[in-house]
Amino acid sequence: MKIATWNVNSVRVRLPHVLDWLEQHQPDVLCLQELKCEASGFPWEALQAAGYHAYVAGQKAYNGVALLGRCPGEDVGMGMESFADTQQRVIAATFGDVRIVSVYCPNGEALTSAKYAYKLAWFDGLSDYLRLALKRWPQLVVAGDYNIAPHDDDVYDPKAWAGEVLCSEAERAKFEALLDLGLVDCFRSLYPQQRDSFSWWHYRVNAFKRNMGLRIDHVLASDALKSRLHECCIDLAPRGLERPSDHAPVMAEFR
DNA sequence: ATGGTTGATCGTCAA
Repeated sequence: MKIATWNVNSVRVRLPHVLDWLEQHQPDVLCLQELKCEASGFPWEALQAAGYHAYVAGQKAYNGVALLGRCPGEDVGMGMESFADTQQRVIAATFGDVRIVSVYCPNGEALTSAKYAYKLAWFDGLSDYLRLALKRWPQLVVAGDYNIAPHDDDVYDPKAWAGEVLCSEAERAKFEALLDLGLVDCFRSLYPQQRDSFSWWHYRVNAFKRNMGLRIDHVLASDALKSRLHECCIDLAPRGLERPSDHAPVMAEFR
């Protein structure tokens, strides 16, 4: 079972990239983030024609998450009971024997911002949500844009980014707290020494060409799925296309 | 210190 995640930064602008990528890689489930449209503006027909069932939590202009499945998803849930939120950042569904959650975690903007306090509180809500989800669905995958680089090895210039948003100790502690629930970072568990592998690069200053990136998009799998984890890779190709998302897709395969 | 890039929307906000 191939499960992928991709922050597309507008699903309508990126639709051609998404369709090409689905055809090339044939994931069983693709988690999308930053749709930047309401459900009424979502490209339902094109994705259905590509062979995917879509489940969408959208809103006007900002945020928005979706799940695309080769097979229908069941028990679809939007948002988190543990955290009242006007922003659409979470959607979950069961595909076969695996519960899959697509998450778009808050960016935080800067440590002094009110959005940073919201981010930290939001992660506490996510922990509570996932603790309950793991009890109900031991085979759980949580994939998305976490807006956290868990370790200095996930940052192109750790000294420059030290203490900055996406890399601060408080944010990293929130990420660790997720792992402590019984989740594993698929990429890092397979490649514990890997450096210079990133999933996001700024649009500015030719950051992608210079590989000035951060690894902030992650596929987390529950301990019950860990033994089935076979591969996890970041596909750099879409980031090099014309008019790309600023994020690359990350895909994990379970057998 | 400033500005640089993109998307939604149409003067800014968000990333």
